[in-house]
Amino acid sequence: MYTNLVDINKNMRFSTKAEYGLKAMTNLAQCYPAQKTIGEIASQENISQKYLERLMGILRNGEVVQSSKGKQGGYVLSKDPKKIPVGEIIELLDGDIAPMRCVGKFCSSEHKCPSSVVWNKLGVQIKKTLYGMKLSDLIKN
Amino acid sequence: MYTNLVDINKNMRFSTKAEYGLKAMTNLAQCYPAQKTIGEIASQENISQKYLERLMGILRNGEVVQSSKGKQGGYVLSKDPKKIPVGEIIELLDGDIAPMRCVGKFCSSEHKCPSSVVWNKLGVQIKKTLYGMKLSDLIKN
DNA sequence: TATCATCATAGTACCTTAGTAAGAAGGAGG
DNA sequence: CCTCCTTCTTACTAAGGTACTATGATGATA
Repeated sequence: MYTNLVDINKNMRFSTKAEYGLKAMTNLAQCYPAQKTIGEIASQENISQKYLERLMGILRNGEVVQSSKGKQGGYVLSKDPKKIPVGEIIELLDGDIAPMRCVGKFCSSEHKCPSSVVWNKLGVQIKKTLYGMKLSDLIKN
Repeated sequence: MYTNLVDINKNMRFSTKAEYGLKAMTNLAQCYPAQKTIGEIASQENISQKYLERLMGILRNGEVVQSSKGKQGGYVLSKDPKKIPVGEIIELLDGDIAPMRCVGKFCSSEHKCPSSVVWNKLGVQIKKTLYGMKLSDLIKN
């Protein structure tokens, strides 16, 4: 009864973009400041190379990695892993973190619905958690 | 450049199920312990009545509301709003809160990927926040 | 100029969301 | 008993997003 509506939930999850991107970034962090090709990262992290190419493009636009083309090309982190917050990577790939749209006539700035309190409080908590963690916190050694 | 992949983000959001359900629950909390019909709630909160019927069914199965059929029928909260955590309502409607699937060979229990630290830490934070808020915290007076 | 890497667009199958449509089930009042 | 009025349930649908694949352009190095 009604279970089909809830059985497989995909809400309040990050996409594989965030997952793959974070894996690629931690992989690069482990060899920082050396560079690596997408092919190497993809096979080590078991990610589709073609898909990862697109994700790395986003991260490059976001200036957390730098690329060089051609033979001997590849990717490097553009900063020390200690200075790259996990939240920055995730927001680049998954967009702004906001747990509810909260638009429309019952959630405008004039008339706040009671539940908007929940979404605002939660949004702050999530960002605090994700920006408090740095890439360097995710690698061993 | 790649922007179409990120422009409109729907990840890390709750669905309208959670939004509507929470609105309906706060609406019921405001008249607790009196009852109300779905029709009243739907028009006051500007939600499709037919859709809300389904959502209320889920909440009834989750035993946060009680219903009575027939003429003079309607819905009541099954507990005092002080005793109903916001997280319970949201998990009933949106399913278990877990920010990443983390399955597959790189995220099994034997071989934890570095980024699983992020998802676990975040999941704990989100639950703590949502279960710390009660329905009674969302209503004025 | 051949090779090897990044960079970019287009297209696809599958799935979820957010509903609508149609009606069955059941209690209250006449 | 009958008819309202409510809840309850299943089935269906359009729109849109995810997670890719396919195909190739661009550009640096040897």
